[in-house]
Amino acid sequence: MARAGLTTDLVVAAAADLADESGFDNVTLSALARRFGVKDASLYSHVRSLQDLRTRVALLAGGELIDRIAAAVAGRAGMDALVAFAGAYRAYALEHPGRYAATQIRIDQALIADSPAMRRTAEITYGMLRAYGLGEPDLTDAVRLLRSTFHGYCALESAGGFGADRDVQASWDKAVEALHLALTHWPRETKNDD
Amino acid sequence: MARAGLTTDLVVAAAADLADESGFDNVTLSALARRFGVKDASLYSHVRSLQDLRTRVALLAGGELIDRIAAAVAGRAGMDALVAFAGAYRAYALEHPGRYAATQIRIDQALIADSPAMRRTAEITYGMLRAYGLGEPDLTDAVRLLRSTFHGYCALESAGGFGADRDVQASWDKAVEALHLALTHWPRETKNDD
DNA sequence: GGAGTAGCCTAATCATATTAGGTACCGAGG
DNA sequence: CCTCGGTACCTAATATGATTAGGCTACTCC
Repeated sequence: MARAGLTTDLVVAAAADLADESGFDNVTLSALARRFGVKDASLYSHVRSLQDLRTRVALLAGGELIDRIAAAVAGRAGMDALVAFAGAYRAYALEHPGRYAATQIRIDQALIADSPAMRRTAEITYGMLRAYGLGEPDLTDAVRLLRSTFHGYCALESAGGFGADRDVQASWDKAVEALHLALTHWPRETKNDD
Repeated sequence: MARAGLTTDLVVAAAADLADESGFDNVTLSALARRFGVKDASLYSHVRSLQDLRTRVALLAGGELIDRIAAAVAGRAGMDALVAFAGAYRAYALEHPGRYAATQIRIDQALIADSPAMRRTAEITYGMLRAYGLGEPDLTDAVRLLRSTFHGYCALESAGGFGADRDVQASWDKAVEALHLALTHWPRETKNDD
């Protein structure tokens, strides 16, 4: 019986593909084993547990996502950068629903902290906001607003939460524009705004 | 052996409580049966399936959420209403994480359509936005922006997604303020904005 | 070419969902 | 009071999936 030649990376990649095809919740060790023509138990040589597998997929997806965003944002600033950031974010979420869903799971904070993807994400996000001239704590508030809106929009959209006729892309563009506006006229901590 | 005296409503309510305590994903028929001191199979007299149970919890939570929001928004307008809406939304999400998580699941569109909660939610949301004087399609875009931000923020917050020191309530207040600002200076469809 | 290890397997256990069919308790009508 | 029907709950069985323990075998390296 020829071996499947599995490695941890292969298994995680296959799990990510499976997630995109069948939904992150349907990523099961059995399904994965079936896909490789292997027994369930064999996968335990490569991942510690289902939990471990999911965490690995989440980290993979997080890395891919920020790479896409970084590429899109490179060389841009201001609203240009914001639009590119938003576009790359949503495109990834729509192209890879399973991988994107993986990024939403609760992960051990320690694991996140030393993941390079996380650092990179913070760098790029704060870098993009530099053009708006915000200082702390407004900067953190703004980052939270952006993350929330992007994430919320993509989550609702891929859950079929937007029932109205209105074109979803058009609403997205408008939302990004509105966020740019909010960032431009940000209500600063110090009372003398503008 | 005394009967537990179950009904569908009791089972669903218990499932909602269980969700808040242990997480929506840990709502299992076995756990629920255990809580009632009953066998798993017995629950099938009251709910059709696990799927059915989850849908019922989702509808329950959706109804509770919009009731809270309606009460908070009543008699307010403009930014006042927006702040009240946002506050009630987030309070519910934080007080009832399991129920709130339930509202995020994919539900048969038909079921949603004729749920009174859904109609009520639309009414109240659009009503709240009336003060901003938006017309379609801006109104729909604005509703999508609000829903996305509120949902995204609560989802990230309860997933422990906000690592920075900055007070989470303060960021929320600022986000709501920023949204108010965006709504006030909304980039309208017609080109002559402002 | 022999030893070691990595990759895969069998077998077993446990939790959970779900179905089929049985039993017992409840209140209503005779 | 007693029986009758339905409802609430049960037992039993099947299936899927996670997980562990322990074994076999085919490459790899010396």
